[in-house]
Amino acid sequence: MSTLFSIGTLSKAAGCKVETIRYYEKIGLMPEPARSEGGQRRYHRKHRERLRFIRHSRELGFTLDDIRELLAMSEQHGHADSIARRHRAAVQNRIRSLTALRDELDRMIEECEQGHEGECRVIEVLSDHQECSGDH
Amino acid sequence: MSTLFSIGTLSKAAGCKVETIRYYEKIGLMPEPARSEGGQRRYHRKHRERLRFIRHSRELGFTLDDIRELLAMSEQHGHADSIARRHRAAVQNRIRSLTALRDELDRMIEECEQGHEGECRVIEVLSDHQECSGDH
DNA sequence: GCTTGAACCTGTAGTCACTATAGCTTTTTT
DNA sequence: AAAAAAGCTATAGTGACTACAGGTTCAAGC
Repeated sequence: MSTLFSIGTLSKAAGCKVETIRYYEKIGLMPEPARSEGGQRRYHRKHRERLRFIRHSRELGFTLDDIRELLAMSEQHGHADSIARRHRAAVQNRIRSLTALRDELDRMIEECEQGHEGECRVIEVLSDHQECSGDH
Repeated sequence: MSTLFSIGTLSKAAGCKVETIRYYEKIGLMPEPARSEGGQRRYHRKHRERLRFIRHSRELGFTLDDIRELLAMSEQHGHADSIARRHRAAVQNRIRSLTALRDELDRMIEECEQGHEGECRVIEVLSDHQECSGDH
């Protein structure tokens, strides 16, 4: 009848380490669960859902403070999509500059293949990059 | 005639904090510069280039250890193109996962908009995701 | 030439989001 | 019942900075 499970089981269900769960509890992101006779943590479905939400959000790059805010908003039906939008913009910027860098590297590699005697000047090219595309 | 400049000038030229430069020096990522009579750091162009390279690479998500390796290998002549190639592969990977992330955020935002009565489902989307698409 | 005040110095401590370790107790399995 | 696995707390360490305290040096204005 009991649907309770241990911290190890929860950690597997959410794909994170046991220590991380205890850490989330310590900083108040996860609620304090029930305890067994001997003092071990006992969780149920709600904990698992919450933890999965936290972990997935972390994977998407939200900070713990973002997540705290998201969780708070979800409790009062505010609109949480502004955070997602903000995050999306940051991701897009990063993609843009990585793409520029990749193209730059392609150019370098090609130059190397043409047998330019000597080195490719990785540092110069990469440090110049900021000046020519400069969107930081 | 002197092309030397202070740590504050360097920090502005590279877009980072003064403390960060001293930190890089401490961990051996930036070389110890010359000093003024009174003991203040005096840099020149080469330092600026190197620091810009480091900062730009950091912005793109490379670790200081990655950067250390890149810098070290770029100093041994001849191997530069293999570094570039390896680096390119890493950049491509990062682009791939960021693109996936962006698409997912788009999906989230869109689903948010569909719940037009101010009802945002970001939270549901985030906690459900792992179960339905689960590729982490 | 003197006096401000901004910029610099060293060293240490704090931040975020964990992760690892030590030394113990509880639970599960054999 | 014994052994192994998993749990407990508390503390320290990680990476990549960032902030602070308390002092020194430098450039500019008078």
